Amino acid sequence: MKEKELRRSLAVLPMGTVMKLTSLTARQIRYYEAQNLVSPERSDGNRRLYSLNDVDRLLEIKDYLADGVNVAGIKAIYDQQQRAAQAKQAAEKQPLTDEDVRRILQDEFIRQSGFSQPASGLHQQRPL
DNA sequence: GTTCTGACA
DNA sequence: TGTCAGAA
Repeated sequence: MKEKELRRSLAVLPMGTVMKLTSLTARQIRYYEAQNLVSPERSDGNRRLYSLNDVDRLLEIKDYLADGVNVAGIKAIYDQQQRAAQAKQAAEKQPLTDEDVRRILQDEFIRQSGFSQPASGLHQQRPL
């Protein structure tokens, strides 16, 4: 079903629509973009155009925020998901054992399970 | 009428 | 984050 994925990636939704779909303010949506959490396309007159995937992403971000994950944490999660995806691709091409892949994915899981909002001044940092 | 960027009582 | 200004 690559056809469907292609449609979900088509950027055709203007700000107003995304605002209604996500219940987020334009301010927030633009802020998340500034934090590289979403990458809408641009078109006529420099207007942002979002795809269905972008909307899902925004909804996901909203959920993470509601669960107490801060923007930095979400950014880290997506960064690591990207790294994990790359590692997975590399594993499919090169002679990596199932054991290696398992180790990598589990490592990502462990890292992601520790990002919550610093409620009492206890910030979380971890070198990538 | 809608969206964009930059700025801040 | 909200919101206002000035431009597109």
